[in-house]
Formats: sequence, C-alpha cells, structure tokens
Amino acid sequence: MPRAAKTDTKGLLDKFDSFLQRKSLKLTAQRRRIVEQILGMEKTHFGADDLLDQFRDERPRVSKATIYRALGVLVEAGILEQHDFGESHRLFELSEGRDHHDHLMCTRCGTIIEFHSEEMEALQDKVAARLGFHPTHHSQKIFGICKDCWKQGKR
Amino acid sequence: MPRAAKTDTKGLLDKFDSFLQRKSLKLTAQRRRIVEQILGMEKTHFGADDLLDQFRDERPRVSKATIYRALGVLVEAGILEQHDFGESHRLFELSEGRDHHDHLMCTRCGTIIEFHSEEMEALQDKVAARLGFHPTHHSQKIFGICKDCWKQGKR
DNA sequence: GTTCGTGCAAAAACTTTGCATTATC
DNA sequence: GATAATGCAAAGTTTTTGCACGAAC
Repeated sequence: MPRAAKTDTKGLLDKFDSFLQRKSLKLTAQRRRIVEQILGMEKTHFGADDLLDQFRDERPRVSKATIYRALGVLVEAGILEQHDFGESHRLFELSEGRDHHDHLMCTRCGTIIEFHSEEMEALQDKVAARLGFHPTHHSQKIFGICKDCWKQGKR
Repeated sequence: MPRAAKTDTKGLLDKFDSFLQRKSLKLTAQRRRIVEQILGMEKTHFGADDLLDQFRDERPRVSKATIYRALGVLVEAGILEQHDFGESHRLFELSEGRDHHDHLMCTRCGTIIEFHSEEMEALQDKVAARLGFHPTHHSQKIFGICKDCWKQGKR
C-alpha cells in the first residue's frame, strides 16, 4: 500500500517549507511533486532511479539533476535518511514521524526488516563516548536468513 | 607502521594460493604483488585507487583492471572484507587473523576507528533471535566527529 | 528585481568489459 | 598446449556540475 494514507502529505510539505524558508530556499513545483511521489511510493527504501522512473512518462518532467539535488535537500531537512546496503547506489527512506530504527536484511530474499532497540542505542553512545567520539548518527545492518526463508529451506 | 611485521606474508600467500588452486585459478605475479602491497600499506582501509597509486611509478605496472579483478578474488577468498561507508567508492580491509570489529567514522576528516564490544554482539544476536532471524554477519557504523576534529573546531 | 532552481548535456568518479596478447599450470 | 590473467582503451553506472533560462519570493 502506498504510504499517503499513513503519512500526512500536507504536514510533511509544511515541514519541508519551513526548513526551506529558514535556509532562504524555495519551495518549487518540482520539489513538491517529488515529495508527493515519495509518499505515494510502494517501496520504503528507494533510490534516485526509482523516482526518475516515475517521472519518465509524466509531464512536465522532473529532470535527473533536480531529483538528485532535491534528495540532498530532503536529507538536510531531516525528511529523508540515506542508507547504504552495499549496493552500488544510495537508497533513501522517509524518516518523517518515525522513530529511529535499524535494519535486518535477508540475504536470501532481500527482505528488509526494521527494528529498534533502546538498549542498543545506549550501548552505541557508550562505545562512542569511550573513544572520545561525538556521534551524529549510525547505521547498523544485520545480514542473515529471515524466518520464512529459514522455514522453507533450512540449510 | 606497515603491517608486514604483524602479518605473515608467506602464510597469506599460501592461503591465497590454495584458494586459487581449489578454484582452478592462477597465482600470477600481479596477484602476488597486490597482496604484498596490501600488507605493506599504512592504511587499514583502502580502495582500489590507493593500490593504483602505489603501482603508478613501479614497473612492471599493474593495471587498473587487474586490481579491480584481484580485489574481487581476494574477497571471495576471504582474505579481504568489503565495506561501505557511504562513500562513492568501496573500501577493503584485511580480514586475515583479525577479530571481528565494527567502525566509527569521522565525517569531518574521514578517519576510521575500529571497536569491538562483546556486549554489542550479544545484543545483536538477541534482537535477531527475537525476530526469528538467523544472522550470518553484520555491519555497524557510527558516524560523527572524532576527538581531534572536535578539539580543533568545536561547533 | 534578486536570488535560487531547473533542464540539459557534458563531465566526473568509480568500476566493468571486450579483445588480442601473454603467463601459468 | 589449454586455460586463465593481463593491459589497454572503450563503455557502463551513478552522481555532479556549468550555464542560460525561468520561477519563486
């Protein structure tokens, strides 16, 4: 299901706009359309190419350059988070209204499962502090076989 | 300090060679030189470009294509591990004879600090188990500002 | 009206590939 | 001698950039 139902488009655009105003940037038609596309998308983790595909048949088209530039601004605005799953391209994910979470990825079927553990967050801060490091964010991925795949062919 | 002192070049080449033989691949002069360069390198995390630099002035030269191809084989052989730090290029690291560890990366100067926490490992297994997930490996990166950069310009 | 954003195509950065030649087993 | 590896340059990917034109504030 698309996420438009779960997430309030207007609220998100407002948040984006207030960020833009604070930075003396402009809310353009393209930026608005990009946000709408992201909210309407099936995938929770998408790349620049996914957006590009969606704009391919629509007009007015939104160009590649604009998409890349907008994704950067959306990350700065805290609306998107950027991920690296070891693929050759970057993936993004809506952070709006969600708690921070990390990921388990099934190496057999590619499913991504999200999890959150306060205990883990605390431990990470502790490790960083011990090394005099001032953490801004982190990325944790656990790779393995998910429940379903394990049931199907347990070897 | 280079790591040649810490790591046994001959042992590593033997391991590599036995992998190659098992796969009916060949131990060429270039592959041998690449392994030696990696052992002699200062950096613990390096990219294809780092190796390329080292071969730039030496002859016979080892070509870009050969380096990329060799890195792939070395990962398959379990001699190198591949990482993704959200940069535009892949980094590699010797896995030989080292305990598993995770990484902190300074987003200002790019320094990578390693850490290991048993507590963290245990917690990850616990989280995975709770979700019926059978973990094979994981990757954890904490991003932030390192001690030195923090001292220099603390804003 | 100023400043910022867009589209386009060109460039950049990194990696892969095709192919004739050479080395290893 | 068969098979795999190399070097080179060319092509692929994904992302970034320069610049003239257009849109937002």
